[in-house]
Amino acid sequence: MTARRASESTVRRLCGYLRRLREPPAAGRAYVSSSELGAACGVTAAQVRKDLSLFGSFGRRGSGYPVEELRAGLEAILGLDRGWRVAVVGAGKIGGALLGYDDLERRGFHLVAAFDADPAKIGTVRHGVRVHGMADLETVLASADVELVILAVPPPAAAAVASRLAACGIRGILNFAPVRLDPGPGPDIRNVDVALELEGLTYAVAARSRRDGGRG
Amino acid sequence: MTARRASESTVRRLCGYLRRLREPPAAGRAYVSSSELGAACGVTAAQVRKDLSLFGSFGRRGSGYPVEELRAGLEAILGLDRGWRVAVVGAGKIGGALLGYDDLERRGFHLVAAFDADPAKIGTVRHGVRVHGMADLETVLASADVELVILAVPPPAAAAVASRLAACGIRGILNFAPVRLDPGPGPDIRNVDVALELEGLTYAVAARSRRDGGRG
DNA sequence: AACTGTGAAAACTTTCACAGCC
DNA sequence: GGCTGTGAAAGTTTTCACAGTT
Repeated sequence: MTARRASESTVRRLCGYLRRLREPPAAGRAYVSSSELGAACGVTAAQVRKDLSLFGSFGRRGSGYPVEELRAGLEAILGLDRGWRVAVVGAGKIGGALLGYDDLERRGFHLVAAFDADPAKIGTVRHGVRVHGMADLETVLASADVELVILAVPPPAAAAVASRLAACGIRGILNFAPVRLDPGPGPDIRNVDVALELEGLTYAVAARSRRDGGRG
Repeated sequence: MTARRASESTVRRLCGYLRRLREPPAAGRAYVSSSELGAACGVTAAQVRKDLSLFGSFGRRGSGYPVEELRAGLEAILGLDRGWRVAVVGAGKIGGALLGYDDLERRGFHLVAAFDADPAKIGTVRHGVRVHGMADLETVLASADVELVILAVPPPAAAAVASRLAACGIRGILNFAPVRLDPGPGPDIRNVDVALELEGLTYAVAARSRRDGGRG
């Protein structure tokens, strides 16, 4: 595999292409063109070709990209040719909701353990996943062979938990706490901040109102 | 206000600056420098100055940016100098969790109504918010003066609900369904896809393993 | 004829470096 | 001396346009 480094936006788009290839109407067809795939993802055909060409030549001139082959190629590039074992740390509102969120399982992310500081939750089972105490974090993560963690603890606790996760070799953290984490060179980190996304919307709405004059 | 158009990444950073200005240690101090603010947000000082200069001159040469003034300026730019009335459509796992998620209220987003298709949920009250049936969507949104919607319905229903929201004048939609929405020129749309974020992590992890040779 | 792969051009974003001000 | 505001430079991403392949 010709693995060059792809920018974050390229990776996002690759994930989008893969999703379209996995479901109808692309799935089941033999070939798909860059313009079809682009239209389905809201991206130009040239962008699709450039993105894919970063990793090699997947297409056939004249016919397009063979769907199955491209799907398999993207899965290998993105590391999605296998399942991933995931733990949820912090089984409150958001963490608890994700435990029962089918879409994760469907897309290859197996939730195998949960953790919470609240004694009332420890030992309970939520959607088939056992909730452990924070004291058992390192041992359970190791014995369950967890690679990725969804971090959904309260903001003040996030940094400390993140460094414990870094110390025990977790490869990636998806952080829902609205704080900036930086536990060094170990795990990759991505942040999801719902309020921040809403703020992006309010900017757009406010800017539009200003443009339209007064209150649109 | 000198309202030029800012790119999406600029807006994200502006939201980050504002968050730092609202909480200690910046809050309470008289001035903050671009390098301090940048360090707190993981951004260079030059980037901070460029971002802010897009909207005017907030700083004082020699001393930095007056915290209160800059905070007020950013709030006006981002449309965060007032509260926003938000509804949650789809009170399942994710939608239900967001109803009880304090961070939204704390950052000025007032959850004033919820909607669900499940008759068992209609009429119930979750975290102080009444759940309405989908039939009442337009009337309740209008009477509750809702401007933004968090859309958390199952993927097959998302597109249809989004066009109803567009038709009744909703200004912004935060979509949690893993599908691409395009309800035309009405509302601004942003997407949050938890599995997609995890996929971004698996790419980074897989790429690192490849670089390190075999399995890191 | 249809469509990819890719250099070159254009557009955009970030960093640099320094004049200007407090 | 310290720090902003900003043009110019460097770097990055996207689009264009077309040669090359089936």
